[in-house]
Amino acid sequence: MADGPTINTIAERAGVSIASVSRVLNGLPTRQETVRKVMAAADELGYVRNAVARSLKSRRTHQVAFAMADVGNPAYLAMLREIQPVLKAAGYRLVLHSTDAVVEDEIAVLHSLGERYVDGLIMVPLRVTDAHLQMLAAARAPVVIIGSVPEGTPVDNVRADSRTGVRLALDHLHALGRRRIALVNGPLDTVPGAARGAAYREALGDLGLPYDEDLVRIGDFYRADGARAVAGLLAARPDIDALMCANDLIALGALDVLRALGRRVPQDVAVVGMDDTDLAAASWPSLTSVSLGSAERGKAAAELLLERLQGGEREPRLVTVPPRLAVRASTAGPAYAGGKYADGKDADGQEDGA
Amino acid sequence: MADGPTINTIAERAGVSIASVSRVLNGLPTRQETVRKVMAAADELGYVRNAVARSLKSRRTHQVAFAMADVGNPAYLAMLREIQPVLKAAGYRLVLHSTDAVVEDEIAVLHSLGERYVDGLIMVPLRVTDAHLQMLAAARAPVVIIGSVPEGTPVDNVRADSRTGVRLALDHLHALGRRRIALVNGPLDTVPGAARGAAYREALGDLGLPYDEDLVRIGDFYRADGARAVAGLLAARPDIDALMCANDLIALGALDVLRALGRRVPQDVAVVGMDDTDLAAASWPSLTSVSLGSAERGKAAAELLLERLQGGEREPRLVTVPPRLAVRASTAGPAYAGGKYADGKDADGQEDGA
DNA sequence: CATCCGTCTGTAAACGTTTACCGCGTGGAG
DNA sequence: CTCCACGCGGTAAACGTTTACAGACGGATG
Repeated sequence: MADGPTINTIAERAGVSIASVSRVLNGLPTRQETVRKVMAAADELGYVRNAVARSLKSRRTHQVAFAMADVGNPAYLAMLREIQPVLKAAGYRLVLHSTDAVVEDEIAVLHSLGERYVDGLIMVPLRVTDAHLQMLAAARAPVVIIGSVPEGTPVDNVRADSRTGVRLALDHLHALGRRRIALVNGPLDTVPGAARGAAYREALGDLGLPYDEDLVRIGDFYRADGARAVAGLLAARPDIDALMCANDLIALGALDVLRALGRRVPQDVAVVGMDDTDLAAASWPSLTSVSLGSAERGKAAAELLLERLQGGEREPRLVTVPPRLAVRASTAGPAYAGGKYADGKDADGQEDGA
Repeated sequence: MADGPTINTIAERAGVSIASVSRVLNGLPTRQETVRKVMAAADELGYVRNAVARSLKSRRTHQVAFAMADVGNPAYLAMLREIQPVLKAAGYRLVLHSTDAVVEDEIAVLHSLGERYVDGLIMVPLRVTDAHLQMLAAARAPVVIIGSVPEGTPVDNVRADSRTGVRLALDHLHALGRRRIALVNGPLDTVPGAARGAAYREALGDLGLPYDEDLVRIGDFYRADGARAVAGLLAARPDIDALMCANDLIALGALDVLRALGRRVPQDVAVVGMDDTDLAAASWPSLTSVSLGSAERGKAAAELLLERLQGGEREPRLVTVPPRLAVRASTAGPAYAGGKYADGKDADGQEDGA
């Protein structure tokens, strides 16, 4: 790992100046003979351009950061999956930041923009605090926020619309003839929990159905919580005929309990999840789920950022991604709707010892 | 976004030289008075150190790259989940490369090490070609390969052991009294496919069971392929009492078909998957699966790389991660074994518009 | 009072590029 | 034959740090 060749080494060997070497390597107009000599020297030496020096001079790193709470979370993953190819195609590298759901870490990421190791940032904040807004206003590089940001904040913004999402689900259930639709929600002090609770109430109203507090249960956003909540719900109100769950894990918990109690899905109780993760298609019965368009939001965010990186100044933009209902067996019968991992490789795909 | 302050700005304002500023910022011994002045100036100016310039001089970027075929693949994701925190704790940023299963892209990543935008690389190659070995021998930064690399290659190496994994599964099935155990494999020209096929045959031998070609089916590594293969298998050999599937998706396909045919799982047919992805716990019945330790491999790789980055030269090391059998309902009865996403947040967890 | 030592700080070079500027040589026009 | 224009290529500065080196200063020591 001795020191590699630099343009100086090449210049010496080719008998030209470093300026010429640089020009040749950058494809600037140069005499054929010089080009030949430089190229030959570069090849022989196995020269590779030093990206750091280049970045220092050009003030561009060709790197973009993506910051979210948790790499393991399917929703973020779906975004990442779309963001990555868009950036790659444009010649940008992706730097991943996982903030582990710590707000200070988010602020730290925003702060680190000043270090100029990236040209831009896509961030999915947990919550947008005053500290966020302050840092965003002073940001030293373009930022795209996936989530909601107050009007006037000088960043591009990509939003989901869970209100419409909940409405899609309830309309669907209503159309199937369900009238006693319960909500299994997550904590109300989270942004998604609050939004979904409100949307549920509103959509019921629009459908002419009464809002009944007994039909709403709050737990955490996990499978066991869903199971617990639904068990309680069914004990109290055995007559419910549909469950709207605030995410897919809760819905899986619901399926567990329904199965244990011998309630048929969807005949006796229809179940709808939310987020449309891979788990929804994998479960049995496969789970009808509201997609909030994580993938689309990721893609939109990446495109907005690129635009700003390449195009320069423009007004901050707001993009809202519409939700979509993925109808599967848990509401609409027993048909298997197909997998989702289908992208051409072993779900393992690594080399393998021994 | 005007040009931010540099150490020159600070030096001027504090009335000292840039050398002093640098020393203060790096915590080198300095007179209290100077420290005070510099700190004050830095604070007032909102100074943030330029990471690029720093890297150029120090020849360290504090970035590490992780390259694999596909961000969406659960196995790679499991690695990423472990790699990220290890690097973060050590002060390294993570640059993500997805090669989309194109070998040329892998070579390109190896080549780009010469650009020195990262201090090291963790790579999961699809296949190790001569080109790989050549680039690895000439690599300008430490590399850890997850997969198998010929002895003598000057890189650290982390391996799975699917042979033992298959054996664990077959032992388990055998102990449960199963004797007609079929294999639903992926293509034999893939590394995992070949390894698993051979391991199956060997393990059968050791158990004193005959190897029967009729009991082996080859398809692709997806759910639909699994379903197709198992349908054929059951038509030809209705007497089989266990299915060893080469990954979880295939196993899900198997479950689909068994359910459709009215075969009970596990009473009539026991099913084992491989990779132990989140889908295994989510399916119904939950799926017994062989974990090849993706998470552990990721962690080990990250630790090996850090060691080399911080410690310096040493002999290349080989770490083999033992497989583990996650026993669930598809072989051992109907109990629900609990979810896997349990890490404290909504499986969605984003802000939300409207 | 001269000397020495130690602490602190400033000057300048270096990391590897890109690029503004200038000078040289050639060829064509007058 | 002279002059000019123009195409190339070289010199040097710049990007923002870190750091080797040496100088300045103050206090202690002989």
